[in-house]
Amino acid sequence: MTKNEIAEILEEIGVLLELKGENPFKIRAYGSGARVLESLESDEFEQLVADGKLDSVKGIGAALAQKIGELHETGALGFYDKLKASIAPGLVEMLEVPGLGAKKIKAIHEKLGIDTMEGLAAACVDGRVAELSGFGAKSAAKIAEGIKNREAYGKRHLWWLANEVAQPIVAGLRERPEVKRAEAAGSLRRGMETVGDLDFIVASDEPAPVMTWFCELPEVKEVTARGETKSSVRFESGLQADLRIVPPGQFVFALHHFTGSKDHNVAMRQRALERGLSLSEWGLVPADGEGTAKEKAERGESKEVADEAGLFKALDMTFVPPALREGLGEIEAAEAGELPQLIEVGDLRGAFHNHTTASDGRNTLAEMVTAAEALGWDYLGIADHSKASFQANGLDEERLLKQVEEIRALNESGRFKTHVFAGSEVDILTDGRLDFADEVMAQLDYVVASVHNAFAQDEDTMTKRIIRAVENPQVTMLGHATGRLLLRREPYKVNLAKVIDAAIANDTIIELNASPWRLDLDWRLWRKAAERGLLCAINPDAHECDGLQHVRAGVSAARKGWLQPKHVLNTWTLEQVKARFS
DNA sequence: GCCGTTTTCGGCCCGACTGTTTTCAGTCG
Repeated sequence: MTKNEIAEILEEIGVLLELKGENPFKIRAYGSGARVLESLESDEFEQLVADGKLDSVKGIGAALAQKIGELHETGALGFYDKLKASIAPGLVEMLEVPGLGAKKIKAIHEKLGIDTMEGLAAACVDGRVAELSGFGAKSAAKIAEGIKNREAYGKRHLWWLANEVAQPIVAGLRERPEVKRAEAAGSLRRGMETVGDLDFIVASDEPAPVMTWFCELPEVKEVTARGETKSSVRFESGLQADLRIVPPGQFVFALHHFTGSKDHNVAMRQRALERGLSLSEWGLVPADGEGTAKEKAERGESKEVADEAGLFKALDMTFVPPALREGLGEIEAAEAGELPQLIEVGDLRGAFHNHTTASDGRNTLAEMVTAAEALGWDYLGIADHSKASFQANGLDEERLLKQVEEIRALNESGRFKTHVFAGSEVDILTDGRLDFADEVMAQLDYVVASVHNAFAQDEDTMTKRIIRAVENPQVTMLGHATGRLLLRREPYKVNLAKVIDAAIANDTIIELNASPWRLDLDWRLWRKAAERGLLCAINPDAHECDGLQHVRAGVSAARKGWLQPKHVLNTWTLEQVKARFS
């Protein structure tokens, strides 16, 4: 069993233990164990298992190491099977209903004997739920509504689309006279590829009108909670948004707290406690003394900080960019002053892997170059599909070579400041051969090799297929390494550790496909791969002019992968890229 | 279940809001 499959099971065990009413810290241990596992590279993981040293990894102790080992070796775990058999799947499903947690589900199950969603819906209607102690008519109605909408409510949302909703709201908040500062926090601010909901943090001494403005936004479908300092609303799309309004002096602490991640916050609080301080959204206050953190903050006992850099400094750390706050070593690096200077959108001088109307793009070559020039880019790579992608109107040799001529002529015409590289997104055929002969590809500036069919191949076949392409000297870079479509399609089965090894050995680039639906190769793999010498290209995979903007999503993911400008081909100068491609 | 150089036991981050309660448990982040 692979490490990611094992991580999923650990995650599930955590959920099942929750429904059993287990110790919350034990539950957390399974969840964080799963995340630690996901962050390990496959070969590193294999080595640790082989050496019996899994428990040397922080967050994995003897018990988890034993269970992981068993799953890895046998593909099964008695403890997990028994646990799973003891809990009806309907109870697990109920956790998706807003307002229902483990304790309430347990009560519903034990007192009413209900273990399916249908049974629960019926009991909400006929009044049985409302009669339970701790429940009432309102809870029953809320649960019934939640069941009806659980598909829309439960799902996550693409970072890109959530950001498009969030930014106008931040701008609107900042325009209000009562608002001193406003930011979107949460996983959106950390740049996670998908987000569950939006979190807005506002500094104001006069919260009431701001709260009213927010709850009455035209796109709000439902106000699910409304208090003096916090409200929650739900939009038509099912996306939920929280607004928290705090006094200006507490803004930085609230922003940090609600940016998370949970793992990062836990580590930060522990760090504060080691210094005799208590960190919360209210402030950084002495751990001892009378009252709650909130009361201490209100008495003015909190350290004062102007911005998040000041907060980190108070804990003897350098500023940790939100992208890195995942509890994956950023605390230690910030303490040692060893955080990387992360890549920024402004570092990009161009991008590769873009399409035109010659294959399945919506804009012509000239229109795409115009758009690139408007972005101030020094170069733009065109890589239309090859003939095997007939569904995408892929180019055959004749059309390809004609396009190359067209590009060369455009460069010579001096019409654009932006230089155009002539490339192709060449299909990797099912056996790893490429869709064009070497002598055809040799006439191009560069080649992106991508898999577009036979996704169902077994891992070994797919891995060999991709490695064969990566080893081809004509291949400049590997396109969307796993073929995943976020929230829509699972990645195909491939041993990425072996692919990364082959790419490093053959000096082949792997792209970070910046399409918000792909973000592939995943950010979790980049840190170690780049440290080992893998070069990245942030490729928008644009199918229209606006698509070039997707590099922003790519940079956001690259930052989460600790990438610096030097790790990314598109930060190179035109001359450097030309030299690389020659 | 994890962790640790004041600890191998006893901690483990902290607060807002809701709905059901008459002081708080559950949920959520």
